[in-house]
This record gives sequence, structure tokens and C-alpha cells, in this order.
Amino acid sequence: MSEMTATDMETSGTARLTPLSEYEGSLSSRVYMSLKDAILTLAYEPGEVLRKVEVCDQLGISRSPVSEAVARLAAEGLLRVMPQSGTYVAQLSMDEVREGAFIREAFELAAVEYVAEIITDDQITLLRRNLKVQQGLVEDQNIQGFYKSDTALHNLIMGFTRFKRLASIAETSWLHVNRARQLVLPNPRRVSDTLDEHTAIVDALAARDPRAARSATEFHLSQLIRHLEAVERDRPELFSRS
Amino acid sequence: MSEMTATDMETSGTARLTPLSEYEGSLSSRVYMSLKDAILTLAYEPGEVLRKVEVCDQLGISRSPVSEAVARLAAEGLLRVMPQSGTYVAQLSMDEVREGAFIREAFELAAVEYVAEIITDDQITLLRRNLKVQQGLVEDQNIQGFYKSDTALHNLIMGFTRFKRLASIAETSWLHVNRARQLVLPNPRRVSDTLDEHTAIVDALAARDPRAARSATEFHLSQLIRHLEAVERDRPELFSRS
DNA sequence: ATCAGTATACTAACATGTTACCTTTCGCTC
DNA sequence: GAGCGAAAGGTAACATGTTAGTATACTGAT
Repeated sequence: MSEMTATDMETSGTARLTPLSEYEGSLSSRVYMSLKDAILTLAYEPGEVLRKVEVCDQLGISRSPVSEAVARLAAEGLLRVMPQSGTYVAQLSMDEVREGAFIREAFELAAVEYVAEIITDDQITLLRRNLKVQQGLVEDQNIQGFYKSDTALHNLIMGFTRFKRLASIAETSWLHVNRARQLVLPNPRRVSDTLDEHTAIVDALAARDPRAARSATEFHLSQLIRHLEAVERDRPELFSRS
Repeated sequence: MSEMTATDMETSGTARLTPLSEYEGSLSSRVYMSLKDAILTLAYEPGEVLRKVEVCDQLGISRSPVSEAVARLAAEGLLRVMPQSGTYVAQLSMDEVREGAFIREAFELAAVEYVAEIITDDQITLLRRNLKVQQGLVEDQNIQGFYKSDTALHNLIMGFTRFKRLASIAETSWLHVNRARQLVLPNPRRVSDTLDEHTAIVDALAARDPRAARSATEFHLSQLIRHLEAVERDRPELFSRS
């Protein structure tokens, strides 16, 4: 078998983790965020082994905070821990993606229906402002920015429920969908369609019409899922067989 | 101030945790389950400090598995960790209860609607069998058993979605609701009404009618929430002010 | 008595040492 | 050469030692 040179070993393990100084909070939560970013951007490849000691060395810390971070990521399904054996980066799984989408849909439909009944004028203004930003980003073809603004819109609506845990669970469920989404080229047509769908949702909320808000959201998410299933068809090799 | 005798200190800390031998799995997950049971049954009182070392001593283990269990419980909102200071059992909070109910409702409605479309004859048989058991328990006035069977029915339906995470998130969200429910006396009338509501849900699923299943579930959960709000009215002192 | 400052005791967070289990490999047998 | 079993290496899990931050109790001055 081919042997690794010392140089290979050094380079292969470096610079994949964002330095902890970029984040704030306790050591273990910073490790968590750094690892999570690396996994979601596919800097750690699906299926790859995760060596705790390597992470410790690279970050210059001990095993305790790394273990805690790993435990959290395993609970979210981004890592798979084999007891007494090893830790692996989770494979992409269309099952996980579908489940994430299902949960997200359940939350978002319930949230939007509820929010339509309690939304304030100020909150409607916030939504319209977000849409304006999105419009600008579409015109500038700034797709990266558009995704961010997209996420912000959904979080805004979730936040209006004033439920604290809701948004965080939705985000966790959505992780697997987003990781898969890294693999598809952004499509300008889809982006502008998305803006239209967002506008429809906001209009329904502004009209304080729960049923319209629900069906607009339903349509929006169905388009998204249709899109993701296309990814599975195009790149089946990236997913673990179910 | 009144001083505690040595005897007081000993007895106050004992026998509140179920021995780890009752559970299986890794040490830390057994600690997690033992602590969780104690919190949910209110053996650990809301607001009380949780002394890790006390837990370690009582279970005869070291701090590592306890710390991991505490972290998980804190993530679920059953414990509150004050960094470098102390860990406290979470107060009952009607906000948490409402959020838990909201999430549960979102999940259950989505699940039941989905399951109505894919349910098999075997699965319908399982549901009917569960109903039969419930009927027997109602007749025997076995309310404890009825609650268990109730939970089993909901889990059964969740399981039919074949989504793995769904049931576990729903259960976690439901924890706060259940903890509050410990405080209300079981009402025989409500129990038999519940059975009727369950029957309506199962009938709708058996008829493979998503909309009927949805509205039957909606009604069932609305009754439950109405009931919980009555608890808040009757025993407001048990909840942390929002 | 009240308040400021300080010392102390306690805790979670972090570091490090140890154990037990799993996996793979290597040598032995047939 | 194929199949099996022992042994070694590597890992997560667990135990224990250390650090640093927080809250409380104490001291002394006003």
C-alpha cells in the first residue's frame, strides 16, 4: 500500500477548521461551531473518519471540549459515533434530507398560519424590507447573499412566533438539506422564482390571511423539495443507499 | 438559620435517582435517563440546585458521564446551567408548555396527514389493537396504564412515517407538557373522552382520509391544551412568571 | 446599621490519565 | 491458499486532576 509522507500528513489535517477565535462563547461551543461549519461546507467529507486527537492538536486544546462538541453533532446526526471504535462524518442521505424537509414544512406551515393571526405592522415592515434586499440581490446576481437573506426571512417569520426552541429545531432539521444543497449549482431562474414565492408569503401575512399564508408556504416548500429530488437524480453517487 | 443534621443531609440526597442498573446502554446515557425520570416525576423539584458531585456519589461514578447527561438535559431545557456557578432544575414555564404543545401539534398534524396516505392494513390492525387495550384500561380505571397506552398510540403513528428523528423531537418537546401534567389529578371523564378522540383519529386513518385525520387530531390536541390551561389557572404559583 | 472591598468556598469548564472495547492484522493450522 | 485465532494498536468512554469564574460571607470603615 502507498505510504503517506510526513508532508502529506501535515497538509491533509490543516486549515480545514476555522480558528476558534472567529467564534465566541465557551471553548466547547466554539469547537462545535467550527466543526459544524467544516462539515456543512463539506470540508470534512461525508463518510470520512474524524480523529479527535487531530482536532485537538489542530486547535491546541484538550479532548474534553472536543468530546462535548462531537456529542452535540452526533445528536444532530452530522456525526456518527461508533462506541469504542471511531467517529465518522455522516453520509449524505436522501432519507435525512426528506425528513428534514418534512419537519421544516410542518414547522413552517404551523408557524406561518399562527403568525398571520398575531403579526404586527412593524413586523410586516421588517418582512417587506427583507424582500427589498432580496430584490436587489437578485438584480445583482448575488446568489450567496440571496441565500443568506432567504434564511433570514424564514428565521424572521419563525421568530415572530416568540417560541424560542422552534427556530433552532427547524434549523437543525434543515442542516442535512443545506449540506446536500452545497452540491447543486445555483440556478438564476430558480432564484427569481423563489423571490416571487417569498413575496406571495409576505403578502399573505400582511393581509393577515392564515390560509393564504399556509398555501403560499406550502407551494414554496414543494418547489424546493422538487428541486432537491432533482439533485438526487443527477448525482445519486453522493448519497448513501437507503 | 436552621442547620441540617448529618442525617438530614444523607436522607435528603438519597433514593431520588433510579439505580443505573434499571437502564441499559452507556453509563452516560443511563445517567441521562435516570436524571430525566427524576426531573419529570418532580422528584427533583423545579428550581432546585442539582449538585453533580451528589449525583456522582449516589450513583458511584465519576463526573464525566454525569456532565454529558447534564449537557443533554440542558439542551432539552430540563436543566439550566449557569457557567462556573451552578446547575438548576428548570422551572415549570407555561411558555415552554405552550411551545411544546405547538411543536407537537405541528408534528402530529403533519404526520397524521401523511400517514393517512401510506398506511398499510397491518398498521391499521396495530392501531385497532392499541385502542382495544385502551378500552380495557379505561374500564379497569387504570389511568397510569392508559397514559402509557396513549403515548404508545401517538408513537405508533409517528413511527409509521418512517422518519427516525421525528418521534424523538416530538417527545422532547412534549417533555415540558408532561412535567406540568404531573400536577393535575387524572380525571376519569377526560380519560373516556380521550379514548373517543383516539378512536376518531384511528377511524380516519383506517379510512385513509388525510383531512379527517387532521381535523380529528386537531380536535384531540385542542382539548388537551384547553385542559392544561386550566392547570395554569388553578395552580399559577407553580409556574415561573413570564 | 450600611455599604464597599476583600477573602473564601464552591462550581462548571477544561486538561490529563486510565480502562475497556472494537477492529484489523498477522501468524498458525489444516 | 483458505479459514481461524491470538495479539496488538487504536478509539471512545470513563476517571481524576487542575483552572478560572461566580457568588456568598466576612471584614472594616463610615
